[in-house]
Amino acid sequence: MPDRLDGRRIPEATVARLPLYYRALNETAERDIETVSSEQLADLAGVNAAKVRKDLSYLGSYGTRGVGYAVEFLLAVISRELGLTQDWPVVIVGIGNLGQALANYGGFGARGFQVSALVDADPAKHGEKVGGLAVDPIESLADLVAMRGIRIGVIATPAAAAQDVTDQLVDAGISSILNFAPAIVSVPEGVSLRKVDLATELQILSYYQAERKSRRRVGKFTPDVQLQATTAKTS
Amino acid sequence: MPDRLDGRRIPEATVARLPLYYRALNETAERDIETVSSEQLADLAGVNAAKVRKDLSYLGSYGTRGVGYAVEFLLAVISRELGLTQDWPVVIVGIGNLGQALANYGGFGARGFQVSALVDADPAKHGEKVGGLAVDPIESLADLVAMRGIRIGVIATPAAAAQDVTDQLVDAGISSILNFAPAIVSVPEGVSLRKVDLATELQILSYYQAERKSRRRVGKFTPDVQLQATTAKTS
DNA sequence: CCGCGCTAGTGCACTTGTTCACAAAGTATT
DNA sequence: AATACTTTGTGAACAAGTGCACTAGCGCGG
Repeated sequence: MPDRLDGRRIPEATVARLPLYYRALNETAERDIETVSSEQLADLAGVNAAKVRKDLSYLGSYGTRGVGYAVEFLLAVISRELGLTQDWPVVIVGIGNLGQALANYGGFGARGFQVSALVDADPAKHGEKVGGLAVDPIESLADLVAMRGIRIGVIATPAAAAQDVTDQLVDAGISSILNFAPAIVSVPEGVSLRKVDLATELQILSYYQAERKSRRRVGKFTPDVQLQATTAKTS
Repeated sequence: MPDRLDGRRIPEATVARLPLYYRALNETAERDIETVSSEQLADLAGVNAAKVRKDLSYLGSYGTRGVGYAVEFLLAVISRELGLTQDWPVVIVGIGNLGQALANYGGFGARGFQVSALVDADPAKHGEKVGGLAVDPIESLADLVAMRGIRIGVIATPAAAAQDVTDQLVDAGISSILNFAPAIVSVPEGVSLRKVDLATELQILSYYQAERKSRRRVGKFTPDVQLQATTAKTS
């Protein structure tokens, strides 16, 4: 008779931090350390101790008061929770600069993921080997996904192609997508989507950078005359 | 007599969405569309209309009821807010796979940023040209940053080097850092830090992917014997 | 000039996330 | 066995973010 059968819906914010703990714990394990306190873990993960404890408490009561958490045990718990006990095959779509870098990126396979297919729309690239794997035409996406049991797709195409590629991935049966293209794509219910966007990140940094220096507000903003002019209706 | 002189602290969540609006507006402007409603903008940016309106209201009252927002005008407001009216020179540290991809990445300069320096610790890479720019030794970081007025640093090194590089960037006078290395780095007060982490993103996807299939809770977790065994240190 | 239709702006209730602070529960020590 | 010390787990206060639903304001057609 388990307590709280599955009344454990882990908050999104917590899920997003589990990988941090996972990594921190791995590093700790490599140093042959047996137990960590929430405070140590917090330091390693760059958060605060209360948050660590609350986050971990969603997974269950796996700590020992007065001692801390058993590193290996907690690793097992978290990797189970994150679904890292299995290896996830991944397809990368768009083998340009970024796609190639991702395909060659070591840390990819290192943590339970494995680049299992590369596809690109450009026929010139087909057959080319990148990171030991041949580039296939995008038309074969569905077959590759089905045959290799791929569930996760990474989009590294130009922005213009992103939505189209997304649709193809979804049609092919992919249900988790990581989008590197600087474009908003939409997916049907039941498909997870996360995005990584360089330009966005830089612009956010730019905001705070600009804020630090002269951000003197003097009431309403009146745009440059130049820009004001453009506002005039053209039709 | 301006109302709310600078009582406008823009919420973080809003700042993070401004780049989305900015991009959506740019696309809209390219199609020679003069005005957008919050609803249209919401669709383009992948959020909901109420959020758009609330977000934009932090910038001021720049919409027209019954009509919408003037695209060019709003673009000017947002780009001012994001500090995109100037060009930000950027240094990339670590010219491996990812660093090279970033250096060659077009969309970089496209939106107000400009790769102005590349540095790497490996002497073999020094002098090599990547994306039309020579790779310099990391020792010259401070000089480059000072001479080229660089404020933003991008870390594309292996995890092990990340903290060290971060410290050097900070010492060199950088106050905004975008970290691609899979490591937690800490920065002093007054320095902005954002991170982009492939492994983390994939693991989050993995969680939800695993959740969709068999996530049957049956009480407390007892780790696999195998894993339990692995607990023995590998040295 | 009036009224209709449309859309921005916003107060408010609600949800989610964070942090504090303390009781509970363990270890270590004498 | 009792006391001191450490550290988890969590209730509760607080903060941030979201979304509804309504009001205010603008443009346009008659």
